[in-house]
Amino acid sequence: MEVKAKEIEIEKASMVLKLLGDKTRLSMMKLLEKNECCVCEFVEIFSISQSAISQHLRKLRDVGLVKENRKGQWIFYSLNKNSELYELVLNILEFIPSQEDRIKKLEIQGLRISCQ
Amino acid sequence: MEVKAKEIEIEKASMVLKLLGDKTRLSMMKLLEKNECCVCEFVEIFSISQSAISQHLRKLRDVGLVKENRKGQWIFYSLNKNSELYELVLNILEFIPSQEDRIKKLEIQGLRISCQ
DNA sequence: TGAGTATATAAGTATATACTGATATGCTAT
DNA sequence: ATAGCATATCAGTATATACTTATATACTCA
Repeated sequence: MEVKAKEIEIEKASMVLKLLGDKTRLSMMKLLEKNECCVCEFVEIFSISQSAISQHLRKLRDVGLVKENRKGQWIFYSLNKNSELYELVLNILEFIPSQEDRIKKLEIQGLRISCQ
Repeated sequence: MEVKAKEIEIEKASMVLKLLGDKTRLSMMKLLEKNECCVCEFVEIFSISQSAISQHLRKLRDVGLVKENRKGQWIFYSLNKNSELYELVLNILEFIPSQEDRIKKLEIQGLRISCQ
């Protein structure tokens, strides 16, 4: 039996799609699908200013797509699995090629932040 | 067994998501999921200028999301099922509430174009 | 406490986008 | 041919967006 997707009102859906319709944010979301990342890692990965990264993350957080989790001086971002939009997001991310090589590169450079 | 979604390079994917990230275009695509529609119908439905509708359709056509089919003086648009993006689009449209009431309204007003 | 690091916000700018009105193009039918 | 309708394109405009630099805030650790 087909399971029907949970519908999302069109204003909200278009807003989310517009957010994902930016290459940087879409890559961030794909990375967050499998990893927790902090702002400085994104700065390293995307080679844009820390300010720009912060602004992208704020937009994603404002609609509840990601959540933050402070660990000491770092703030780690991850996908918000409780969002009503999570199913839609996962569906879309399935079509996006893995970005794990970018994380690997960070690890090789010794720039991966990990604090447990 | 899980069937893996066909991956789409991230530049292309973000471009498509940006296109769908507009309320008018997203509604158009949802309508086209179940109907062929011509420009003048969209003008009626969305109450924006014919020029604006035409420009939206051109953007959707330029990336191959829709195709056109001239019938006499009308040009009917429909989803391009041969697009590599079709699967992604269908996946997304599943989350969008039906817009069929807008077509019904046209029919009631006698404004639905149909030529066979 | 104060220096150093991580992140957020403010202000400004260049570009992209969605729209309008005017005009061009293409088809139909008299 | 030409009038009439459907659609596309052009030109212009107002707003949104993505970025930068500068500054503020929050935390850590000596």
